[in-house]
Amino acid sequence: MPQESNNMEFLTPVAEYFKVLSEISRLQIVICLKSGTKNVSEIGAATGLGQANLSKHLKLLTQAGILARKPQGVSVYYEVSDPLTFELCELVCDRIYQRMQEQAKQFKKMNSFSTN
Amino acid sequence: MPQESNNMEFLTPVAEYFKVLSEISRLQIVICLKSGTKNVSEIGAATGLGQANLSKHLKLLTQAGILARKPQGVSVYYEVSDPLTFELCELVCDRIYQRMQEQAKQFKKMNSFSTN
DNA sequence: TAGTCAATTAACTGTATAGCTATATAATGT
DNA sequence: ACATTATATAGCTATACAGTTAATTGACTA
Repeated sequence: MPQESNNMEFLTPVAEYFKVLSEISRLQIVICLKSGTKNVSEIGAATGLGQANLSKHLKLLTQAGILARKPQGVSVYYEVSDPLTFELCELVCDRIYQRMQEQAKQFKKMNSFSTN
Repeated sequence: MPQESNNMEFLTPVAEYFKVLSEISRLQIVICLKSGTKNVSEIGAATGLGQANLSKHLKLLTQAGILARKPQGVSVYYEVSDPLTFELCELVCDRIYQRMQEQAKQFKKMNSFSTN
């Protein structure tokens, strides 16, 4: 058993929040809900995720407060209830793009085969 | 073997970035570097993390572009190279705090023992 | 060059979890 | 009540990885 970790338990919910956003499948779900509310079948069709697996991810996202669950008759609709999610993703995407550009520039500079 | 996932490979770096921030130990490291550059021993003392474990986390954080590694003589100094990290953590913390307050309010409203 | 201290890496174990199949629950129609 | 369709859950396997101990590398010094 690991023992580590001290008086830092206030970090737990923060880490958990990031963890929910750290899976491609869940990011896919969030993205496919950007255009609006969808039920589980629609999300499944849009993402290609298996039914049971999808259900688990939806539960996690809902528990994290990222999605809202709205049963409606026989089906269940989900929507992104936390705009912060998009904001976070955008910030990270921008940063990644920025880094890739820097790397490209660096590569060009280092490239001995370049004709410049 | 799972097969899932489609044309969504552009999400991989985003998920990876969030994953790096999804561990308490790594958040601890980031926080303890908020006050400035520290070497590995100092970070170890501040966080209580084991030496080898710490080293692995530092490597991950550096590879993610969150920390910068500065060897200096016999020891190696690290610093947060990406201010976005703090920004993300603050956003998430604020949101969590907000939710906890809402829950508390909700609890008070539901509480039959309340004297109000 | 041998010795020492700092940091990294290798190898291992235990735990968490993504995705799977099969089953159960829930809402609606016959 | 029974069948049907939509979600959710249980149970399983394989993989990823945090934390551990032990060995290794690297920089400096006597």
